[in-house]
Amino acid sequence: MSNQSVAAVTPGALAGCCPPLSVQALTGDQAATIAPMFKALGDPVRLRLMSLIASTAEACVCDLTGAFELSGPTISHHLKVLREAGLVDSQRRGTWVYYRVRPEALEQLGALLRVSVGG
Amino acid sequence: MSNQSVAAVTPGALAGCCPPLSVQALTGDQAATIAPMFKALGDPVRLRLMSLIASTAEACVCDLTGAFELSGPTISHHLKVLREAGLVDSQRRGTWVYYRVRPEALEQLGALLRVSVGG
DNA sequence: CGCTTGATTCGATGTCTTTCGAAGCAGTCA
DNA sequence: TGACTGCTTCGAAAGACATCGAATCAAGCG
Repeated sequence: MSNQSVAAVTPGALAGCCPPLSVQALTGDQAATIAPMFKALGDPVRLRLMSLIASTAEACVCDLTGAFELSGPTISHHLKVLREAGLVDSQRRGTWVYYRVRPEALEQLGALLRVSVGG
Repeated sequence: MSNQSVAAVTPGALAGCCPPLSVQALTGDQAATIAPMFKALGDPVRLRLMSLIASTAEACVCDLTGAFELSGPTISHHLKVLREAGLVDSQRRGTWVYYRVRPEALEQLGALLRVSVGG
């Protein structure tokens, strides 16, 4: 429940990691680091969770669970995947746990997909 | 081997699909349409394949296979996943098959991840 | 302290994925 | 035509994943 758990991607690990795919190919290590982030977004439930969190400043798990016809444990599992991929942070405040996106992670992935002007 | 196989995402299916995640949450249908594209990028081998294809105008399967310590069938499988996700196109010319990225697909995903200026 | 509510972890189950070798298809060339 | 090369498809095996109910942890409240 800490801001980043042991297995999580550390905040600075990807800072300015890679130029866009269209500019330079990734090394095996870079691909191995980044792929889990895309993988985390590669499930419809998680992608929608991500969009729900991103479109509000902050989202309570109780609200997120209500948006799906899935059990609490399943939602919790998906949130854990997003957390360990470094895409979101969680914070407990009293009874509830709130999730918010890590904009730098999103930006990182977005930059990677940017198509260079030169083609 | 056609430009887009039967199961592939059609070119226009995502055109101007969705505002950035930070602006508006996805519907279940939208998430179900887009998630497979992220999923395709969520494997280290495929992400690296994608970067190899994207960083050159066009890549021959023979070159791609040589860049990994994996069997031909395995590379072919991963390329098929990328193709059916709508991320690349393939074209046979004589003996060889060439792959190239579909920039509009990359742009689509990149736009989705763009963080809005307002936060 | 015991009870209640919110959230995570645990353990099990069925399904999907990754990977390979073998086989098949598509061209080229003699 | 037949042989060769490049690539894909097929079928199988091992591993990973999504999902659930039950159990557990965390915080508030009587």
